Amino acid sequence: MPATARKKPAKRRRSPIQSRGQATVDAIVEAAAQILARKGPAAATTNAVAARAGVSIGTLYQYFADREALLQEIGRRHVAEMQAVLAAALTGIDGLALPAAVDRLVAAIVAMHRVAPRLHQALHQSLARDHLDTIDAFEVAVEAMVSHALASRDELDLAHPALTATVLVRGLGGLIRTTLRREPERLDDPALALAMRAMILGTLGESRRRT
Amino acid sequence: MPATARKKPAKRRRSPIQSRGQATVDAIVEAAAQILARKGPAAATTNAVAARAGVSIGTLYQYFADREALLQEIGRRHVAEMQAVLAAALTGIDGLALPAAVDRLVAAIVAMHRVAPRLHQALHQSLARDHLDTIDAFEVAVEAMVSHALASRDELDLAHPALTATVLVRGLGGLIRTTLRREPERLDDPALALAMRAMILGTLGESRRRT
DNA sequence: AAGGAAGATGAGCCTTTGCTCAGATCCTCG
DNA sequence: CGAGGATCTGAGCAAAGGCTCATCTTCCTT
Repeated sequence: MPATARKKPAKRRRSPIQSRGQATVDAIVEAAAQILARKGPAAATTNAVAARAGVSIGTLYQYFADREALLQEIGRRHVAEMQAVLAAALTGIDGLALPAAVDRLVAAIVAMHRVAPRLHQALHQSLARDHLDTIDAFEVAVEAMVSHALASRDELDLAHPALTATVLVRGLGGLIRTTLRREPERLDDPALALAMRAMILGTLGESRRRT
Repeated sequence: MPATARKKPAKRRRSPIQSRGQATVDAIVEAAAQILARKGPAAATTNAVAARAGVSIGTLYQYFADREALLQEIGRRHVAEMQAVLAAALTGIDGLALPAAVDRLVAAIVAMHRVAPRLHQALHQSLARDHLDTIDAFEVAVEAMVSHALASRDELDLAHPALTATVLVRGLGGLIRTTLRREPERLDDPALALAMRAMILGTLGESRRRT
């Protein structure tokens, strides 16, 4: 053992201290995200990522304990971005009347899923079961947010706001994800937006306390 | 080269002729499906599958050109089973009044997704992009079926039956898949069934020709 | 019952890929 | 300027997994 006793690097990750290091980390994460989105999880080998990022594999492993850790970091950043987009698309929605608010909601959810659909899908495919938590947590948060928004509108008079929120968020999410995978261009179709609007309004109407 | 000139085995798959061979193929497919469902795509190595099926790897490769071909076969069988379950759960639905028909539809879609959810998910993860066609085709067929069913009910007076069918099928599918992954036990919750019912009825109501 | 086709075997080749390590290079700061 | 930490390098190890092939066994046919 050397004189300078290293503390056991339980996670052998070094946090970048100089700005150069930070740039390297960013380059690695970005390269990985690109490969993941364009060629899928299988193509995102550590060597390929390092090559694309323009660094050596050794450097990659200086900052990430293993491949999984890298994927997790990508997941974290991706969720943060989705969150930001969603929040931006929803600002001021409380002040709007119901129809306008619904339109805004539709646009927001679509925008959120548009952030990086291929990457989103690739992450779902490649993250080990135990590490989907980051993404799951975000989805739960979205449901909670919508639930709260629904509950605060007395006009809706919902019997079970949380349940309705769950149905709407998961339903719309699935609809958008499926469409994005099979007919991506269709997401621009105004008719689809109208149909989603109808689904939301209809569901809300049918979920009132006294039908 | 031997005297008996082999025709080039472009796809080196041998179709079983004796019943023994058929049994072997079934054992292999079943073993693979089990591993896929229980431990995920990564664990479904060809060697592991052969071991679980109780045959040697050589035998596996006698019937399947490569790993992908095996996965495709599993996909084919799985889709066939879902189709059968769905058809069974929908028999006689045309004769029912709307509310009852909707309940039946909800039950049918849930039943269909229950067939082998883990396997379903694993297939989506492991099938190469080019080979999701089998699954996609089935989903398209389901949408067409529902679309037709909706259009044939004059009482609904839908403006765009196909569009409404798409929204409903993809929406419900996403809802069920998400729930199955995150809170599987909740699929038995009657409240959720009611919420789905509300979503369907509401969406139908809001999608009429003249609102 | 004999020949040949169908079926089965499994050691091991070969490629891929995650990851390590011994050192080279770059920065910062006294 | 020079020491020492931060950063980077890349050949290559070891494990894993897809797949082949030479050979053996079982079954059908006549």
